[in-house]
Amino acid sequence: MSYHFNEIEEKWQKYWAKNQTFKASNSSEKEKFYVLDMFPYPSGAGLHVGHPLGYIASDIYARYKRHKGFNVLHPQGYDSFGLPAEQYAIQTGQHPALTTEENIKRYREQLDQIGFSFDWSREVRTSDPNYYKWTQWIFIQLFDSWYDVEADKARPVADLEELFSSEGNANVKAVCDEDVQSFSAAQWNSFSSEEKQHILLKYRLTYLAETEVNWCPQLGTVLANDEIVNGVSERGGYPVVRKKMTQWSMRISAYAERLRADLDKIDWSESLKESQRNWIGKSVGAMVKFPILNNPSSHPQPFPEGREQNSLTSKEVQETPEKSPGYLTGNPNISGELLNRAKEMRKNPTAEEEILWQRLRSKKLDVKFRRQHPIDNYIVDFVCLSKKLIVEIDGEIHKFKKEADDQRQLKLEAKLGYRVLRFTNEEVLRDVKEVSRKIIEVLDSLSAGEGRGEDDIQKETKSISVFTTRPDTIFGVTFMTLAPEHELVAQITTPEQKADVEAYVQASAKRSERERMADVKTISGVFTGAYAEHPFTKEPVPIWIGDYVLAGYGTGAVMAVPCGDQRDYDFAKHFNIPIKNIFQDVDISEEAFAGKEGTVIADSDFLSGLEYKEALKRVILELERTGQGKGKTNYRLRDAVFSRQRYWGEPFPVYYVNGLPQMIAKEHLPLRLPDVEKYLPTEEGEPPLGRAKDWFWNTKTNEVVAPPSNNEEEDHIFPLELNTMPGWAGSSWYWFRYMDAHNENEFVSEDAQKYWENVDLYIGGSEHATGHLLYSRFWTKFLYDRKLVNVEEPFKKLINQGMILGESAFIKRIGFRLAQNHGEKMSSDEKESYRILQEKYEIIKNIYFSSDIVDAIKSPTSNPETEEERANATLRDEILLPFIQKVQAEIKDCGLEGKAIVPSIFPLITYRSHVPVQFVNGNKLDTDKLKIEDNQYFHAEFIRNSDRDFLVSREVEKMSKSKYNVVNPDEICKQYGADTLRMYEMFLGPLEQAKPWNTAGITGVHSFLKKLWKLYHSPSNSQEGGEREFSLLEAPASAESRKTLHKTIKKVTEDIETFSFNTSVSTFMICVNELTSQKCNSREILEPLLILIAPYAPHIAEEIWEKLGHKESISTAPFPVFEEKYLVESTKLYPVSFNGKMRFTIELPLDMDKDQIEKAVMEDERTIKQLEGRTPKKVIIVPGKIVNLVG
RNA sequence: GCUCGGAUGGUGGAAUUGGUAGACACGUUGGACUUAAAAUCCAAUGAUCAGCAACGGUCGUGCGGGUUCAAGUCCCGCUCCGAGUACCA
Repeated sequence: MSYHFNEIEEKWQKYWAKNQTFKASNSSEKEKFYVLDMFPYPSGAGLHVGHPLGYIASDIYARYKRHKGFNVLHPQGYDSFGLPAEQYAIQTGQHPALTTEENIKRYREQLDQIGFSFDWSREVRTSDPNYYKWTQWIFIQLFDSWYDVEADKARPVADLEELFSSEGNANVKAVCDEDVQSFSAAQWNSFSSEEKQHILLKYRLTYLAETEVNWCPQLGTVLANDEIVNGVSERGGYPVVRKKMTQWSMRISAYAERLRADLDKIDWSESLKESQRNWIGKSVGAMVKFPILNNPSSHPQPFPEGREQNSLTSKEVQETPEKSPGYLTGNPNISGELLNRAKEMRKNPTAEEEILWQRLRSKKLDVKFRRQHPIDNYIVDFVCLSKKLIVEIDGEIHKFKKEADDQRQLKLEAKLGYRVLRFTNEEVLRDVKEVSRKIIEVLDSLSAGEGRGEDDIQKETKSISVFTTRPDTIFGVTFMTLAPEHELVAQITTPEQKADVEAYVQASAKRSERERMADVKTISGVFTGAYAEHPFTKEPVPIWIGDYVLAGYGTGAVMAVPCGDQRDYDFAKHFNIPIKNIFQDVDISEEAFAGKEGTVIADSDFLSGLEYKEALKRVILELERTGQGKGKTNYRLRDAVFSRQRYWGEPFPVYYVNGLPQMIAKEHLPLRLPDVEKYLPTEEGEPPLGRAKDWFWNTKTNEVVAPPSNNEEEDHIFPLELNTMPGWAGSSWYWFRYMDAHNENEFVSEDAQKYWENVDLYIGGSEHATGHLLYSRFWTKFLYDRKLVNVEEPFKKLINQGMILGESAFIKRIGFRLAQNHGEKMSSDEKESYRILQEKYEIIKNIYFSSDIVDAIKSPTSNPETEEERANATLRDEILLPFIQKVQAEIKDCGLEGKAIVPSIFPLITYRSHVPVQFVNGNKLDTDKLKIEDNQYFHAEFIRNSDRDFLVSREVEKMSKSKYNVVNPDEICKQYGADTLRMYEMFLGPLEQAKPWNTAGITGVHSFLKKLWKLYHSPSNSQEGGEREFSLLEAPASAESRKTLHKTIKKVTEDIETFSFNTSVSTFMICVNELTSQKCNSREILEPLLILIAPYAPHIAEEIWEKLGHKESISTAPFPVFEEKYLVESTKLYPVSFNGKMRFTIELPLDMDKDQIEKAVMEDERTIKQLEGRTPKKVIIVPGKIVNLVG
């Protein structure tokens, strides 16, 4: 009876499915255990051998826990919204849902044949409306919440409204937008509903805001920071630019401190926690204000109280109060009416208006224009609010209403400070380019500080706020640096410096982020001519701009302390700015001193003589007392942008009334994705959902409907949100859904969640360290705050499995470079022929060279000396001469003789390209098979070294379809079986370590399983060959076998608990080898052994288990218990060392004491021989361990 | 630059609180079985020196030091590789 793994595995996979062996119950007497894998995105390429690594590890653990008597939840599902399906849809028109469905089917087949113990009855798919209904619902909960800083948790918005109406917002400490104005209860109560909604939006945990986002033009969408790698998109590697857009954001910054602090509560790897800490980026320090000097009217003012921020932007300068919200510029008394009119006018623009609008909205302008926008009592054609520029087009009617228009212009200009530009219809029609050029010209002049916009008003109270982690070094400040993008730059620059500053600002604006990162070394900057006042010494401090200061971090401005910060130091040296040393006994002549602890501050007024920590405390106290600053903790973590301009994602359950977002009620969810004809953005640049025919919300019928026609009543039909949610929306809560996957009334029932709590063991790749894992923790904490779940962390223990790398194979081609013969002129025809020839031979196409040939001929040897060098030279002539002759012949044919030459073939140009690894065995390429199976190579010629094989070169790379190095688990399963695949993947090495896939060792694991099978089938003392019958003895086992078994139980149990799966495979091998040589045939030994192996190789275990006479699956058989008594030894083989070098071993009873051991060792003839008559100076004896004689 | 990992035979990798370095497997070599191949089984296998022989000698865990009776393991100083992150004030 031999081991037919294919039959066995199919049989048991069917059995498990039919009997629902691994279905977890939500009510059980047993203790629960939740083992989770990061669910996969079902890509078109299917699984490769790297994917199952983590699944196998978690499956072993889950099966082990079942044997240990736990009620195990081990579910699986699909993260099925995502970009690839959408891009495939764009290319082919195939609906992403169909592609996704097909891919899932394939994934499922592949997963099933590996024999995982998943409870598939709980499967979730993020793209399933029954699932994303609840993603939408959670979004609504976030919208309906604000963060109370005092209670340090999220609370319902209703509570906030209550607070506002009873006491205003002065005492409300909330995490909110920075531009919130204070209002009293009476003011709040007098606000219109729309105004209230505007204000509340600034407090909600998910909110609409115009944010600068990472825009990827090629993908047509925004990307989160963690989706960008080295300045290009993670998917596709396309460039990413900064762009302002109105987007949904998640106020994750409210949770920054809790997300950081609670890392201490979870069992994750230190490196992973560290990257989360870095991402959150806490720095403790102070905000300090520096008044700007050339405006004598400025006075330091205390920081506004009563609001709390966790992040800072460049807006954190003293701002004049702005009417809230900024873009509601219409007269509030008639705002509703104006808005409706404006909306109507927007729908029916004149041809001229439309033409100009297409120009003004163009992405080339850095500013945003609004069209048909209400200002005061008027609706203006176009307005740029930030620059206070109005553009109007005078149509026919205006000619007859000149007086009224003039009055209107006067009011807008004089009273409200707008600049009004007017063009006629003809001007626009005739030359829209010229019109927009004029507008840009005016815009530019406004930005240079000559405008009459908001900037003028700000000038009155100017000061620069900086964030610093070292306020204790404030007396070392010798200059300040602003980011070139800092908004005060234009205002403070003196006329003398204006040209330089503007040139610098423009130059750095042109440099992409990437360039700026690339040359960190270059120091650049310009003096603005302005000075700020030092808060304590009151001395003037020069203000510079420099691009080493980032606009996006802190306030976009720094107080430069050259003695304490290397960048400031370098900057000061470069521009000859004085450096003041404020550290006692520290030499800063060579570089800055960044040390903290133990540093004593000197030459610093009231800080002199204080140690770092004391100085820090003292200076913050002083800053706060004088109102010139305050202690401040700053986080790098930004709010997360939550809108994507994509089709294949969750639709927001949002419609807009007068531009204000409204949530669709829970009972009408899910809001399903509409069908569209194409998956591209619209011509107007709207997201793909803009193409949906029916994408309006009818608040009467609560249905998705077609847009209202012009003559229809439209007060109950509103446009729906066109963006969709990002990929991480659905994955930020899915583990809760598994607990109660079919619940139609709740995202998870309270009972189910209380029973399963959270994930006990989570296994997945480390690439999600700062994305998925951070967002999931954020949502969990939010749900906890709102009492929707009772756990604060989603994943108790987390293990990152290392990546399995592919071993790519390369085949090589060669090429020649032509050269022009000096002194010979070519006609243009000849030049063309030359170019064609050059192109042809730069790479010699379709001819491939064995890797050993390329190595041999790659470099020339002028005087071949060794045998090898001579052989190479011969080979070189043999291979290269025909090609050179061919090229020369062609030069002749083209009539280029004498003009173009093959100058030198060295260094030989070689090219390599990936070749599919399935045609490669070791380094040998099966060229015949390649030719037949890959069209690309059908006419290719493969040149090999005489009778040798055609060789490729190999290199370890990430496994990917484009690198042709993907190894498919299906083939392994077919050839060796799933049990072998499972054990081999574990045997490769430590789980968390990255390792290249190499099938070389798989036969070892496979033959182990065959040996295991034989162990149960070969009768003891049987000498006969051929088919063996199954037989076991019921008689007691030998002491030796018991020892082997219990040794194995001990080791394997420890290994599973510590996730050292690779060593337990070795342990099994040792065990089976030992039992085989012991000819063990006893049920007492072999039955427990089977349970030990079952988590690793479940199919073979089930099969033999059944043969042993069991009717039930092995999956819940109790795990064998280790018993010390079988391992107790009476003797120990002592290693005996001389001066620490092991010389021989001696077997002695374990109960011997030190003296007895010493006596026995000293009497041994080998000891006498080693000592050669000397007496050891010292004898070290550790009973049970070692003997060491020191001479 | 910073943070976190890592470096052990021809290869993947073992090695408890410091206590016989190289488990287990691959590969290689030799042998058995076979008409042959596959499969299976047996033996050898860190390097090196010596030898008729062996419980022979020496050197060996990236490099240089140190602590210790004893160091792959602990300490100090480096080198290289990998991952993450980056003018973060």
